[in-house]
Amino acid sequence: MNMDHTMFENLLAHIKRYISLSDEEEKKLLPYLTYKELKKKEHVLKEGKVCTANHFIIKGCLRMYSLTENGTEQIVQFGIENWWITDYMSLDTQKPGQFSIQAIEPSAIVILHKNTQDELFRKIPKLERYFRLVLQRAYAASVMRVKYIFTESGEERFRQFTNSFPEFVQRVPQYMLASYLGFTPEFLSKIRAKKN
Amino acid sequence: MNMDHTMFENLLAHIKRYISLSDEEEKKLLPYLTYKELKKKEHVLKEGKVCTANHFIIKGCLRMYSLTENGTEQIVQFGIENWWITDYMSLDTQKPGQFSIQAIEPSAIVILHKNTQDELFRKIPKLERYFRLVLQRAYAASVMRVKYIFTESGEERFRQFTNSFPEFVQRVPQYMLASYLGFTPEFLSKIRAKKN
DNA sequence: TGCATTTCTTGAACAAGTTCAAGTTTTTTC
DNA sequence: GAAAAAACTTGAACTTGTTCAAGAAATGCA
Repeated sequence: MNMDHTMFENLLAHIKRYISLSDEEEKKLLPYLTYKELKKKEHVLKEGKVCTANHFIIKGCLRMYSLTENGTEQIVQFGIENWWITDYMSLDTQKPGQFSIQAIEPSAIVILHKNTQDELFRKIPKLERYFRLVLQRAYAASVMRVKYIFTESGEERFRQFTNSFPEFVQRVPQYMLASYLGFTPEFLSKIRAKKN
Repeated sequence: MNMDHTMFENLLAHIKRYISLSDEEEKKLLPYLTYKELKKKEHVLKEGKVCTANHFIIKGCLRMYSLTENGTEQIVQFGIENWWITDYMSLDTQKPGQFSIQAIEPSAIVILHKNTQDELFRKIPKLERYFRLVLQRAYAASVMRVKYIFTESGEERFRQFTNSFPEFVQRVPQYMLASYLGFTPEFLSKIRAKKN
């Protein structure tokens, strides 16, 4: 059993920012994790399927999106390195979901399968705490997001997003950024043309 | 020590929907809970203050809102019986927050203070799991909400909300409902006038 | 019960953002 | 390296929702 676990280092480091993890616990955890590399555009989850796992991004960038009635794609979430991305509605209900999760660039993820998650959490109860804290932050950010959507113009939100997450603006196609911010690519072009 | 704990029954029942709780654990939990009745319009939290607790609604209806630059109120969340309502951004960062939490009608809540929460969770680790599951659902619903905000018209969102939560529509002033749905009371009046 | 306050409604003028269409630029593919 | 595909830009016409203002209706309070 000579296994290289360097691919899990980022996840372990992330976990240790929230909880302490002994060597023993680390050893127990690793067999529950699966490493997977993704090609650009490869789907981790397709709309209409049941989401069966949590995904931690080791490298690259993913998006969670759904198809709208008029045939466009609505992106609700991006994920980059050291972030989790999961359709929690489908994961929770174990019903077919409304979202797809796709790699925007060549990526690598660590997968934690739902069907073994409870067993793992019984062995390492502290992970319940880790995920509680992660979800608490995600939820808090999501509520802030709703506030900004309602109270600030598209342009203001674009400017703020650019200031807060400059790495995204380089890395993600503009039309995807527009989708994530809730407006059309044409409008984003107009906003950007105003920059002078 | 002859204390009546019937005011906590709803919370205990809610917890037991997610985790099992022994009599022993119940006894350990109760001293960490505070019951509080609220007058209509009474604030639990004011914008600019640090949120120091989680709030479980036993009776009544609360709203979480912030003041906008132009002096209006933006409601991001309602809470009714058996729901938690908390400014998780401020609770997490322990910094002054952007939200106020206020009772819309005479209400009653159970308070779980942050400064004793970790001690409680060490005594009853299962509560980490309870809160993880609660937050997971809240976050999943919030992501769905963002999707609907972006992909459906204000009118569509109003009609869906009315169908999903008819009790709210009776109970909450129309202008608050409009705020929560992200449009003006004038527009809501126009939508409703179309109902024939 | 009467007055004050709050909530709801209405209509016209306005604006942020969309739709449609097409041209330009960049990236990808072979 | 050329062609195809994808992404970006632009402008005009359009639409969903806002602002402003004021009146009507409902609720709260003494």
